[in-house]
Formats: sequence, structure tokens, C-alpha cells
Amino acid sequence: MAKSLLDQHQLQAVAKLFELLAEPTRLDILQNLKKAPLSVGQIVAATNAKQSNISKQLGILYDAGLLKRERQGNLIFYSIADPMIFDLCALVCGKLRKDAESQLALIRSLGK
Amino acid sequence: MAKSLLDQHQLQAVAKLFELLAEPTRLDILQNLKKAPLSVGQIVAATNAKQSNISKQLGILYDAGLLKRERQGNLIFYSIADPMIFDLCALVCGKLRKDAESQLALIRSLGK
DNA sequence: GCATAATATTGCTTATTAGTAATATTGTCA
DNA sequence: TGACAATATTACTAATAAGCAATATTATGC
Repeated sequence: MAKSLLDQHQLQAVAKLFELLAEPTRLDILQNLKKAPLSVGQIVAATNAKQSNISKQLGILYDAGLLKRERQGNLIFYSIADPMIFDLCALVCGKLRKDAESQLALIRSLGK
Repeated sequence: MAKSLLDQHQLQAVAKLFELLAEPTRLDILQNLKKAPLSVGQIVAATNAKQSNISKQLGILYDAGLLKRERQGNLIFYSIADPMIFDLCALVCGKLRKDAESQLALIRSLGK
């Protein structure tokens, strides 16, 4: 394989997936679902977003295939469809932490 | 550590980073810089975006700390500041490929 | 069937941003 | 210094999306 650059269409697909993770509210939903499935009401309670917004964001994540859902009586439980997203988030969190640490080290060295 | 959920501020920082990778043009720039630093003109030639747009997106990636830059005479060379982003993209690409494959397998099994 | 609870949808406003053409800046060379 | 090439900036338009209040849907228990 020579160059292996993604074409326009593939880049769009990758961008689309990143876009899903580019909103604090959706990230909040995902991290709350990490341990176990939750009903919509539980997610609303765990975050500080309105019910209509949570429902909308859940729909977006579900339509994209990142979440599964299952009805249990009156409640609808959402769960993570592909735990890979946590690997993504872990990478990002690791980078942010490392960046913050080296920033701190720089400030400390200047203060001497 | 008990829950270790990210707070609002941290979620925003994570979202911000994903947002940078949520645009096809910026992804295109990044993948072109993977092998070696390139001047702005070279990037414009490698992608199919206008100069002003490339310059703008380069500025965004640079301001965010994802790119470094160095002037060499009349040219300005940009390069990747943190190769971790390629790990992120590899994860996403892997997921998309796997999803596509299982989708294909499903279609094939239905065709029998 | 009716009242109620849980979730989804709709219509709307507001904010953000990609992309562009035109112009400004910066550096090089003669 | 002046002409030219490379890059950055500006002002603008158009499209997208988050968030909200209000309303609609769906399921439960009486």
C-alpha cells in the first residue's frame, strides 16, 4: 500500500463520528451509560439537561448506532452499543491531562 | 476512585478536541501532514479546498495546539504537534471498517 | 375507557462555523 | 525601493445544530 489517504467520502464518515462526540451533553450521556444501561428519566436526573434535549440527543446517538435501546414497560433503557467510544474518550482525556501537566511544569519552571 | 465522571468543564474540553476532528477538511489536512511537514501551498495542492479556507483551518488547528509551524523564507511549513491524533483516527477508521464488514455479512446472509 | 407517567416530537430562536472572494500582510529578490 | 509570491485576514452568506416550551405519543393500572 502506497499512500492510503482517505477519500472525501471516507473523511466525511470519520468526521461524522467525531461530530457525535463533539458535544458535552452527548458525552455526558455516554459516560453515564458506561457502567450500566439507564432509562431516559435516570439520564435526565444524572445530567443537568432538560428532558426534551436528552431525548433528542439520545435519538441522535441511537440513529448513529452508538446506542442500543430496549423498552421495559413504561421505561426505555439505553445502553452503549460499541464500547470502543470509551477508548476514544480515554485517549483524548489522556492527551488533555498530559498537556495540562506539561503546562503546569512550564509554569513552575518559570516561577523559579 | 469511586465514580470519576467528568464535570461540565472537562466535558467541554473533550468535546472541543473532538470538534477539531469533526471536519473533513481538517482531517484531510492532518492526514496529508502525517508523513511529513508541508507548506501551505503544498496542502492546498493536495486537497481540493481554496487557499483561504486551508489557511483558516490551519489557523484553527494551530491555535488548538494540534499543529506546529515554522517559517522557511517565503514558505510556512506546518507539522503535526501530537501524533496521538492518528491513534484517534485509527480507532475510528477501525470501527467504521468493522461496522461496514458486519453490515456486508448481514446482507450476504440474507441473500442466501 | 380514563387518568397518569415516561418518552418523543415539533416549532422556534440563537449561536456557531465552513466556505468564498477580496484584500492585507509578510518575505524575497532584483 | 518596487514587483512579486506565499500566506493571513476580513466581511459576508448559508447551513447546521443545541436548547427550550409546548404538545404528541405510548404504555400502565384502575
